[in-house]
Amino acid sequence: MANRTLTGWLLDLVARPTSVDLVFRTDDGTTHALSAPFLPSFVVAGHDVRRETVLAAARAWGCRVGRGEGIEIFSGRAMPAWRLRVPVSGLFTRTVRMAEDEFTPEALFNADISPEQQYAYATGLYPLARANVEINEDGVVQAHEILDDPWDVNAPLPELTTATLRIEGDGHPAHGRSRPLLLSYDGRSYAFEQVDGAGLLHDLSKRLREADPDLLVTEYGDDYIVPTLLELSARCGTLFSLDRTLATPAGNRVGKDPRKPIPPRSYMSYGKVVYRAATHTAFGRWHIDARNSFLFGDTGLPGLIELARLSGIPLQRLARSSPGTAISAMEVALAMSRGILVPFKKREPEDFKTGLALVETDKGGLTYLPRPGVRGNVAELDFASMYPSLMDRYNISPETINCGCCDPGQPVPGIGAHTCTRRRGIIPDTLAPILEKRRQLKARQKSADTSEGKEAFRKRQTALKWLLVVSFGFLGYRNARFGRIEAHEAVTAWGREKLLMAKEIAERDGFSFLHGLTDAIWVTRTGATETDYLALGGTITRETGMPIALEGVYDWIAFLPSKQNPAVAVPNRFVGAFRHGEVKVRGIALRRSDTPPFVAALQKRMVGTMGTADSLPALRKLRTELEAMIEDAVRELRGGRVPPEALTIARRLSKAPDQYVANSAAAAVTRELCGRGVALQPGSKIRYMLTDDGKMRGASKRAVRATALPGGRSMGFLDGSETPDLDAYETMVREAGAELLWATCVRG
DNA sequence: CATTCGCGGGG
DNA sequence: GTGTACGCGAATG
Repeated sequence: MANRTLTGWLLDLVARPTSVDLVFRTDDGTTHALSAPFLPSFVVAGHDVRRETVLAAARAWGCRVGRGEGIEIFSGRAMPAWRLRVPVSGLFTRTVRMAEDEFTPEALFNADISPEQQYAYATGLYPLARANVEINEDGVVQAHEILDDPWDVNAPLPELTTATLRIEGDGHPAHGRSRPLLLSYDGRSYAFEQVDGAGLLHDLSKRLREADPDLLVTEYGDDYIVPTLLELSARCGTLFSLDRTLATPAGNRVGKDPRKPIPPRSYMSYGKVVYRAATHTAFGRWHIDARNSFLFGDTGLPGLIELARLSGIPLQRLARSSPGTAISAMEVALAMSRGILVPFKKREPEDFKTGLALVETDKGGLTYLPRPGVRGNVAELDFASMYPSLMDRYNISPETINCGCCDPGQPVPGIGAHTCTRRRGIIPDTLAPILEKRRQLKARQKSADTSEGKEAFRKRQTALKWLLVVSFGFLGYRNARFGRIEAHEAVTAWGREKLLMAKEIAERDGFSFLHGLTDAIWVTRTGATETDYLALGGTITRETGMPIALEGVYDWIAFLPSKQNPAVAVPNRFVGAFRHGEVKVRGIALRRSDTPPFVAALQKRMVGTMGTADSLPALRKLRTELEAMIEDAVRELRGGRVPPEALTIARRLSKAPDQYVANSAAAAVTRELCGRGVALQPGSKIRYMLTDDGKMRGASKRAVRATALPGGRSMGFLDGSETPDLDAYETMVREAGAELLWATCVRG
């Protein structure tokens, strides 16, 4: 049998001992299991690394050695380098660890990049790439040709089928009583009762084969459904697998997923603790746990595909990673394509700084304190993607900040640092095409003629937005691969400079500056029209070189007072009505995820009513109407007409159950759930209701009861006899109402 | 009053 | 295989 060529898309890559398995979808809709010989490698480099040592070590570890050069990122200069290719993929991590001891971590490069990504970067065969692949009679790839470009906004994608698997009802299945399993596809649903183990597995497997989805989306699949099914399978001896039967030249076979589950863990991300359940991936199809995937929840399949294509990270792993992993992978890929050696472990110490310099540079974004009060005819102007745009425009990167080659270079305002004017940095060169592609996707989102089309473009541009957002925080993290605190500080220094310039330009042109926050300003001028504000935006864009856009003109905006000190406002607490009635709110109860839905709903109704006021006098006239809305809500609550699920409070635990010091409601609920055998980790989410059964017993402390996650109709362990603490809820309702009512009774 | 704890952000 | 920093506000003790 001769070689043949397949045309289609690469759906997945999975490392095997001496190869990478490729899951490939041809244009006729068949999914093939192909294989490409591949061994991962890493680099040992440095002027003081001795050739004999490398050769001896490589011999001892069974590695093939290639001699070459690599570019040291900070100096930009070439240095002697040796590539060590491990004999078996599975030995990669272990060999790197031995090399760390032998050569020091500083001498290792490109050493923590997964075999799948190494293959993708070496071949251009990224996940979801469209390609021709030439295979021999054993399905081994002989040659390939990439047919598209990940930066192409219009690149064609395969038709993909989806099925969903979840437990009936809402909420974490472990936080309540047992409920049936539901498999849905092609608009139909099938329920499976969890009584007869073998029968359940048999029926479910049959339906899954019939559905044969490319993508299986579960809710709590990683954390609950799949491990429960696997335990059941082990107990009753009936095989169960999420894996798929694929076409191979030798006949169809079920590919077994060689990936081991990554154990569960809790970690800090963006100031909060996140819990990641153990991963259960599939071979031949994708399994995504919607509840264990930040990116899927926010950007869906289109967003995941967008990022998989750009970063080279296989889709199932990407689904379980943060945007930081994706942007880091893109930086790594760009560095490698330029021959730059990627540092193995972070080790750049921060430059020495005096105490004074630290105070001056460590300021972050510029924040003003608006005067509390209500103002009419106010414009908000926002710099677009300010921090990533600054990194791009001023070439801010770990290797370009305070470079040794430029004197003076491009000075950074106010912090005595400079950036390189000769060599573009890895970070700005990673960000520039993302900024450009996001602009294109946003334009397509606007011009798309169907709501489905708009939604797909929205999800894709949102995925890119996340890359841009985290790219900044990433710079400031001292252990990030391309992080350097001086670069982070240069970004905020430029940000303060630009915001200050915007303020001064506005004031020069006769506007009053009311408020400024990192990348946004609020200004007003008596009698100014939208045209005047647009002109101001044009002037600021021209004079700062940074695009600023008119977010909108508020008919009125209330800067709300601090509850701790009513004489001052809080930078990010306001309510404002744009022309056409749309209301923008920040910092009030309805924006918080731990506000009971009933309380948030009252604020939403009030805000909707306030949006009908197109002037300050009109707003003040609404006062009695708004007061009546609050009283209605209290009556509804007191009348027992509020369903309990509307009174639940959601929280994310920041620590392990036994670490709680204060006896907070959340701590009490945590104890209750642990007592019921629910495993809670830092980052686990809980939901509870304030009840009055404590009061019956005369206890002074507030009583609470756990409910199911994440709300909705299922009430977990509640049996219906519990009654909400109406006093506590009435207080919350009145305070939430008063927060907004304030805007109708003050003057600017 | 001090301390503990969790949220927001972007759109 | 992640990734800022920090202020606000509610509740506890």
